[in-house]
Amino acid sequence: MGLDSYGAAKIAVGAAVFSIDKPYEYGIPEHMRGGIVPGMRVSVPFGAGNRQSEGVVLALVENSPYPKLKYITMALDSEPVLSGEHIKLAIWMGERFFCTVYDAFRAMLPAGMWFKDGRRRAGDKTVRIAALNVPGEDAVELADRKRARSPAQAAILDLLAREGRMAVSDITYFTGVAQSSVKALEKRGLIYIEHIQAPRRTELKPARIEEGFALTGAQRDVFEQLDSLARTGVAGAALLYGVTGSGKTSVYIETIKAVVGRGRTAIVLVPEIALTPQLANVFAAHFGDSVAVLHSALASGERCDEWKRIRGGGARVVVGTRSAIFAPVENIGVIILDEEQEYTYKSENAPRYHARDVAKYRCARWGALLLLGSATPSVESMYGASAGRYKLLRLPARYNERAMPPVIIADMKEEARDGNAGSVSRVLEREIRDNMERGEQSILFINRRGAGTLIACPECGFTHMCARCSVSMTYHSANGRLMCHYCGYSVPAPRHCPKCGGRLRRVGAGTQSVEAELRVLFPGADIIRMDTDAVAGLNTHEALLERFLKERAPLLVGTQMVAKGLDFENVTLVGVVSADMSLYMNDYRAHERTFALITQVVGRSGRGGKPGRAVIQTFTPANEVIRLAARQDYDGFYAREIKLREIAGSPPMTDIFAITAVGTDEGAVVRGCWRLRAALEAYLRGETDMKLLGPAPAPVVKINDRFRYRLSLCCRDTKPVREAVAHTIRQFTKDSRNRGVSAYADISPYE
DNA sequence: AGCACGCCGACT
DNA sequence: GTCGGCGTGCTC
Repeated sequence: MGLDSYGAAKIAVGAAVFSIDKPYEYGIPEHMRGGIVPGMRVSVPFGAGNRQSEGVVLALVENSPYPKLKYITMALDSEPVLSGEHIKLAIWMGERFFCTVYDAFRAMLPAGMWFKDGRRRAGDKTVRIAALNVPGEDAVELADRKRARSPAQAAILDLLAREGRMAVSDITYFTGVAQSSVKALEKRGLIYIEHIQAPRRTELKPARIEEGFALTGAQRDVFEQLDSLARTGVAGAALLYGVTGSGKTSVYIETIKAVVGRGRTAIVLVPEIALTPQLANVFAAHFGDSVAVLHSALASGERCDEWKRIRGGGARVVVGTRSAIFAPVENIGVIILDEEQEYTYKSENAPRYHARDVAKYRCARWGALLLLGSATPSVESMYGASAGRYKLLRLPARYNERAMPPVIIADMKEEARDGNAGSVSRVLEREIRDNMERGEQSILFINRRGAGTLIACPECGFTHMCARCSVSMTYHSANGRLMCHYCGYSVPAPRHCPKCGGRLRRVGAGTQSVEAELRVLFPGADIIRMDTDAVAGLNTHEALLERFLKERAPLLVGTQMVAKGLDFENVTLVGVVSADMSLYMNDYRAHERTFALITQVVGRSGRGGKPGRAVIQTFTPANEVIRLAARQDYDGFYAREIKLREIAGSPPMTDIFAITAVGTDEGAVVRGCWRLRAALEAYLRGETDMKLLGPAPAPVVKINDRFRYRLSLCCRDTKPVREAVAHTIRQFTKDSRNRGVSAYADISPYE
């Protein structure tokens, strides 16, 4: 039976929202018969207005019993872009993660392959560069005349007169004007904008494979166990707990080599490519052209090319960030999640999936091995191992047999009592000084959740809040503005308090204030600061690290960025400036996050031949989590933490569904949230093993003028519960009393 | 969500 | 008379 005998198709329609999502049937026009197959994208009319919407063909049917069939307008692909596996996976994701099937498809293809308004999007990332169309002096003069009427345009003209050419994104960053003002100037012919190709990311530089690359005994033992799991051809899962420096990467490589040698493929996920450039290079060294790299920093055209190469069978090993879990490889033999505890594996917007769950699905499909690797496994995964769901493998020793560095806990309360109001304790200062004298390098880690130097009034306590979001705005020294990290709103940083007129000061142990303090303590020393603020333009993450490595600057100060993957043999001291920041959050993951962070940072010290040490500063030196982290005692930490979780009944003893109501009218949102609660209660009556909490304000209650309140449903993630949640949300959308309020659900969110 | 349909009050 | 406000219901 040929394809021509299929007269209709089931389609996941993009315009259909969650509450009405289902396969819609469309007729296939005569001339398209045979040319429409599952996995292709099509354009279809949808709804009363027949507005065109994109859709994905799920299946073909001979003819539809539906009396009011509409017809596919056109095919958007000449061959399927999604496989049968992807289609099944998308349907599964819809049921599992409370998203539409189309939402799931959207996450599967690289952004550059999608269409907008029926037209093809620019295949490549371009940068818009603006430049004056008139001489600089004329522009300045024009700016002066314009100042009163259109200050935004005047600011742009001033800036361009001073700087010459500038990227439009930089103009809006430095002046705070909207893009529309730049456009307006272009319309008047005062400036011109050219689109240039975004600078391509650095090519992979295959690292040199060490002579006589061979696994140690412990590594070989772990590899053999993994390989025997991989060889069964039945889906299996393992948790590889290996301390920093124990050589997990070598085990990954050996395992992948064996899998590829049997004609199968591998996916390796990393939390963030920018923080692990070495890893991709190491893989390139071992697998050459058969490695493909997929991550968001690639120009979209490049990402499409890479994706197509994978689909064509040109790559057998895919390394990438979260969405690389959807890589179009077949016959998968192993999927590896490196640093499996990282929150970046969970998507924060629809589809709200966790890469680990998708990995499990794909491993089941191909009979592949799922390998979770970590130096500080999530409590959830370790619990899974203790329950026998993962085979637990350990790599205890650092391969150079070096002991973990000794750790000094500095009591900041005592420092304060003794009159040291700064953020560097005397013991840390002394250790840094020792290191400088010996010509060894030090790294200071600033545990700053989110990224934020605030501006506050020391007199009345005023802090500047975003006008649209319920968060304080953060100070950016590069442009002298306060910016909101949630919506992008920015204002020039005021110098005086609008409430009492007092002089505003920067607060929070931000990298900048610590850096300033260090400059006073160590005048003349070369101090490199690395945070989102410092990493810009030519100062890339890599460039700063390169400088630290080559020029042997004595001190590197930074945020999360400095905690990951760095391997410098001359670093013999690391300091955690404030271990407390993330510890006392109202969040069941606060302890494990803090433990992982401190452990990671401490592991940075003494990776070469010289012995290292670490200093952890805290206001609560007796805190058990900090003491365990200082001893690098993961097992002790886990044993304690799992007991606390048992008592509290929090994950992994249960799962948590967050059901959030969102809208601009706060009262309506709260009322809607109560209605969600009532509906859930009614639906789940009789369910004994559950707890329903809320409505409570979401961690950030207002974002972009939209309020969010949420319920937490604590119970096992089972099919009937998921159906109850999905049904509740669908009913909620259909209830006219909830107009203006929308609802969504998220399983095990990280916030 | 987004659109049409339909039923009421204000205006040329 | 009819233009347009929004409440209601449906989307192959």
